[in-house]
Amino acid sequence: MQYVPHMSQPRSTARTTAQRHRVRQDLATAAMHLFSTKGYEATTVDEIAAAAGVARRTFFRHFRSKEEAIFPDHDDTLVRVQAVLDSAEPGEHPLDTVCRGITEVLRMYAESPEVSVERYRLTREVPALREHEIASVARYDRLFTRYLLGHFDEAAHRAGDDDPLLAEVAASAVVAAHNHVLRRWLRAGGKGDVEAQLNHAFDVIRETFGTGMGVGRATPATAAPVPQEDRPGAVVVAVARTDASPTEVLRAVEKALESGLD
Amino acid sequence: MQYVPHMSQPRSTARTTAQRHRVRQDLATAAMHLFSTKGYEATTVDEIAAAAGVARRTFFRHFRSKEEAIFPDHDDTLVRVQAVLDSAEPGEHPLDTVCRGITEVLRMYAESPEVSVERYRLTREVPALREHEIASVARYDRLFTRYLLGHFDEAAHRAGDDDPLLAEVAASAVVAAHNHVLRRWLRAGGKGDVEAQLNHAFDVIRETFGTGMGVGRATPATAAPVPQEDRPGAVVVAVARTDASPTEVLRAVEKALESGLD
DNA sequence: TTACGAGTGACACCCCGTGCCATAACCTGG
DNA sequence: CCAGGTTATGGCACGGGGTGTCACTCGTAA
Repeated sequence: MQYVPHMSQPRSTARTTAQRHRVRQDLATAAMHLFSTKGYEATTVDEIAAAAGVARRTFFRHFRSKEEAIFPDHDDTLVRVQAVLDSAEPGEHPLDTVCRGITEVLRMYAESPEVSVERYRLTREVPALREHEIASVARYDRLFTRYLLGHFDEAAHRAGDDDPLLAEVAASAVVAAHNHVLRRWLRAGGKGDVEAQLNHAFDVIRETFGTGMGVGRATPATAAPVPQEDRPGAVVVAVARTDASPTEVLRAVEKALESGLD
Repeated sequence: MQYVPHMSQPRSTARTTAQRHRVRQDLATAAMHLFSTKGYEATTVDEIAAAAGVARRTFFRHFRSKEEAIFPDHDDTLVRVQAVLDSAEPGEHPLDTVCRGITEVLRMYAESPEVSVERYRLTREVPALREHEIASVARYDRLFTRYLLGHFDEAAHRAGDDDPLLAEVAASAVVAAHNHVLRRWLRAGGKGDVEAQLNHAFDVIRETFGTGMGVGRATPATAAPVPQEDRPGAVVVAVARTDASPTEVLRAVEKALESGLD
C-alpha cells in the first residue's frame, strides 16, 4: 500500500454537496481497510486520504479525529436516538422509551455485521479505539440519564428522593444490557438475530428492576401495580423486607394485584 | 509563566528511587496548577516540566499522556480495587464485595476534596479530560464485571443462562451509583460525608435488584427465597406475570417467605 | 576502585490536528 | 450572459503531543 503521488488527480477538485457523502464514505472504507491490513497506529492519515483520492486536509473536514473514521455513524445515531426520545408518546413507560433508543444503536451495528465484527477486533487490541468507543457509548448513556431524570418523576413520584439515582442506574443498566448483547453477538461473528436477543435482555432488565421502579424503597412491605398498557405478560414486582410479617407481605401483594388487574 | 531556560538547574540531574515519587508529585501539582490558571489546552507539557524543574522528556517517563497528569491516582487505585476483590472472604455476597471495591475509588476522590472539585470543573469543560475520566471508570467497570462473572454462578446458579448479563448490569449499576453520588458531592463543593451517601445508594441498589438476583425469570408466577446471611432487613423480591392468577402469585410468594424466613 | 543499573537531560523525529488562503465548481439574481 | 456569493477542496505552514535514542550522573554492590 504505497503512497500515491497524486499528480493529475482523476477526481475533480471541487464537489457538490451530494458528492460529499461519497467522499466521506470513501474515506471511511479506506480507513477501515488500511486499519485492518496494516494496523491502526501504523496507518497515517496521509495514507487514508491518498487511498481515498483526496488531500490530507480534506480528511479532517469529514472526521474530527483519526479514530472517528472507524466509527462514522455514531453522530448520526446519536441524533436519531434523541429523536426517538423526543417523539415518544406520553403513555409509554420511560424505561421502554430508552430501550427503543438503545435499539437504534444496536441496529447501526447490525446493519453491516462484517464491518462491525472487524471493527470489534480492532477496538479490542487498540487502546485508542477502545477508549473512543467507550466515550461514544457514554454519550448515549448521558442522553438516557437526562431523559429518565425528566420522566421518572411523573411515573414514580412517590418513590422519594432517590429518583435521580435510579434514573442514572436504570440508564446505565440499559446501556450495559446493550453492550452485553452486542459484544456476545460480535464475538459470535455477527450471526443470529441480535435485536431479538436485546429484547430478551430487556425483559430481564424490566423483570429485575424496571417496572419495580414504582415500588421504591419498601418498608416494611409494599407492592405496586403496574400500568398495563394493553401489553399482556407484564410483570408485577413486589418488594418486601424480610422483617415484615408474611401476612403483611401477602396483603400488600394482594392489594397490588387487585388494583392492577381489573 | 515564562519558559525557564533551565541553565544551572538547582536540582541534581540524577535522583534516587525514593525521590522519584517526589518528582511525580511535583509534576502533578504543577500540571494541576497550570491547568486551573491558564486552561488545559493552553498549557503545554514543556511548561509543566519547567514548572516542576525537570525536562520535558521526564514528564512522559512519569505519565503516559498529558491527561494522565490530572488523574495521577487511577492506576494505583485500580490495583487496590483489584486487591479488595482478591482478598474478599468467600462468605461475602459478590455484590457487596464490588461495593467495597468502588468505595476504594470514592475514597481516592474524597481524600483531597479541593483538588477533586477543581478537577471536576476542568473535566466538565475539557472534552479530552472528560473522555479520559470516562475511560478510567470504565476500567473499574471491567474489573467488577469480570469479578461478578466468576462469582455469580455460585450464589445464583439456578437463575438460568442470564448470569453474564446480570453480572454486567450489576457492575454497571454499582459504578453508576458511585458516579451519581460522587458528582452530586462534587457539585456541592466537596462538603459532607460522601461515603455515607454512597452506602445509602448501595442500599437502594441492593433493594432494587441486588439480592433479588436469585429470582431469575419468573413465568408465570415464582418467588425465590433470599439468602439471609445474618443481615437483617434483606428484601424478598417476587416477580410474577400479570397473566398469572392472583392466587397463583400469592401461593408462590407465600412459599418463598416460608423457605426464606425460617 | 570499578562495574552496573536507575533516573535523567538533550536532541531528533513522526504525525495528529488546525488556521489560513487560493482555487474551482455550483447555484443565485440581474 | 455575467457578477456575486457559497461550498468543498488542495496546499502550506505551524504548534504540540508522544517516542526513540544516546550520553551523563548519580547511587550501590562487588
